[in-house]
Amino acid sequence: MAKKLLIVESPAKATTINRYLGEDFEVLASYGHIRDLPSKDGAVDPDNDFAMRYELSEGSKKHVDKIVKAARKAEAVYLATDLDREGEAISWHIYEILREKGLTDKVPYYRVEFSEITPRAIKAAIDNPRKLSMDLVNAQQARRALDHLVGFNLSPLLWKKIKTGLSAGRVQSPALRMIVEREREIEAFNPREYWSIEADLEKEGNPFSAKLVRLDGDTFRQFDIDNEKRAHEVRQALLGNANGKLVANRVKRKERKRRPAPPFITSTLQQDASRKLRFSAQNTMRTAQALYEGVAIDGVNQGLITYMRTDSVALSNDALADLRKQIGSQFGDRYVPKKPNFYKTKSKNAQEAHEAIRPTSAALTPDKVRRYLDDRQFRLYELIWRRAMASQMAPALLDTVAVEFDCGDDATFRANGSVITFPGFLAAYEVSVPEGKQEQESQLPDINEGDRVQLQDIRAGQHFTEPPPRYSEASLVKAMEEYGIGRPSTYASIISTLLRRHYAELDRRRFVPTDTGRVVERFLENHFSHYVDYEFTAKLEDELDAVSRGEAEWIPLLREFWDPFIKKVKEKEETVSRDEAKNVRVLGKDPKSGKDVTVRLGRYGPHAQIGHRDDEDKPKFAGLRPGQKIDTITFEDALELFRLPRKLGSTPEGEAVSVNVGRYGPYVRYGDK
DNA sequence: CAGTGAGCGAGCTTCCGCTTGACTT
Repeated sequence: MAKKLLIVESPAKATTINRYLGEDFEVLASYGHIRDLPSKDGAVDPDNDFAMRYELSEGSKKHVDKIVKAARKAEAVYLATDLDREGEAISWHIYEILREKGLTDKVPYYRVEFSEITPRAIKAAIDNPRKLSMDLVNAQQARRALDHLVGFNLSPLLWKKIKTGLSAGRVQSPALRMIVEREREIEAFNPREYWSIEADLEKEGNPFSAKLVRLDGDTFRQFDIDNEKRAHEVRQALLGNANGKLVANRVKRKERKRRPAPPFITSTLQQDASRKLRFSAQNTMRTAQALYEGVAIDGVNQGLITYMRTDSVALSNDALADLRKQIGSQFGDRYVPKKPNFYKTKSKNAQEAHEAIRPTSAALTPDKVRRYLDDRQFRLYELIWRRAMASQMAPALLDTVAVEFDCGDDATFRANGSVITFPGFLAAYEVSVPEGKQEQESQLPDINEGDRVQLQDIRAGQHFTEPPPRYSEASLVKAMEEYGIGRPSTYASIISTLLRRHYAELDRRRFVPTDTGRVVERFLENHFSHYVDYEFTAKLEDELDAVSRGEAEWIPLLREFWDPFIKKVKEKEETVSRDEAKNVRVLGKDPKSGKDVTVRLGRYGPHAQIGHRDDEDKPKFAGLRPGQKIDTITFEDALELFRLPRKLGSTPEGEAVSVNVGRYGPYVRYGDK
């Protein structure tokens, strides 16, 4: 009996949908893209209208074979890949392969789309099929071709001018740039001194503190006191004015609402898992994948979360009802808002092919599934479950109070406090404090206008402004998402590319650019600024959108990019010397030989050099020590490197003994050992 | 481990975005 064939991208999704559709359907997975450009030059031919030579992807053959076989006997074929640009292209590739085999004439082909996996949504999709959108497919092809052309023309230029094996690309290069630019900011940063003044107060045995907010009749600003002497004077004057007591002159009370955050998408999940669980982006994705694919619960395999690679904060109506029901029964009706909370997707270039990340069933509380999960899975599931629950709960209510204490006529202290009167969503989910900010609102004793409080002391605290922090995996993903660089499925792999190329290293979970990374970044920024610009992807996305709406053609779009791009590549190949590309720094003249002392990036890493390779004598070399950087090493430190190798003496047999520093640290050698 | 860095120059490297692989014994 002939069946209808329905094709999706993910096998876990195929299993679920198969259950919903029953006997009439066979549901197969493509396992993502099935054809791609090979990793070779010439896969895109700019001289022939950017003709693209696709090849079956490694490992796709068995999946394609299965699809072909099923298509031969199917009575209809439904292409149900994701509803975004990439998904449309996958459907088209499947169609093309089946067309080449002569399988598209006999039975109808339908393109169907749904953004939530529920029986209702899938049935509705099947009842309302559409045609393949070649405009959307062509937008994808333009994206694909451009990425290939950028990567496979810039990378070889780097091999020629800097070092073999390096890489550049539309996405990895701006990401590298963020890391390098941040490091430069940190190096250029001059800390500024400032002082804070705080009063330690007490009311009926309850201590609290208040900050100085007004001094000399004016708002007290961060840098108003910038030295110890002045801080001391101010403190003495205030102590004198107060005389051991302060009076609460003004008390302002306010009720504040605090709203929950939207449910997770890929980027926010990676950020929160990094902050709260200290998971790497890769670890988070691997663990989420396991939760998505499901675990055996009482003998039945069950997916625990929805799809984890998504850029949409939207929840299906079924999910909203499910969460609200669970919130009501677990926390009580007060915690269920009158209407569901709605969130807007704010990330640039979002394609919203999937729902937000949420538990497939809110009733599966973390406690209930704990014994089926390993520790990492449990902690990630709990995070996802709590965040999704919280996103549909009522706001938290806080009573805030601000009390001002005048100290003499010209100065004022202020104490802030807040009390949670109704926890709302906080009952399910703790909000983490963003980087660099400190939460300092605490509880205050009950204070009313006119109350006198004891002054214990006034403290002057010295502070220095701090440079911006280096990027963590979490903050880098956040920044990439803000610029629209990279996609949910690639954030984690971009990070591993930067590490694999040794463009950056992780030091205490923060990215530090290497010399290689800095040299590559500088080369690209100096000579290809347009293509590594943060705005490049954003502009490209606008143009691709126009293509997908049928308002622009993809080939002219590529032509407009390609002609100036390849011209620039050719030009730079001629005009930029290797020395310039490698960022050779001349530090000074060697006092002994009078030759130039330089630092540069060599084949085996950064090194210092006396003399030039065109000199009659071979130049002398010395590798930089760990921690020394091409951009920052001083002349003196570089000369110091040449004090080794040093002869210590000779062995009784007359062999020379010397000491040197090699790749693996200092060592002593004698003779040829 | 190996303690280099020129020169000769073959053959190699490289993009982004979708999705999970698992042979035998």
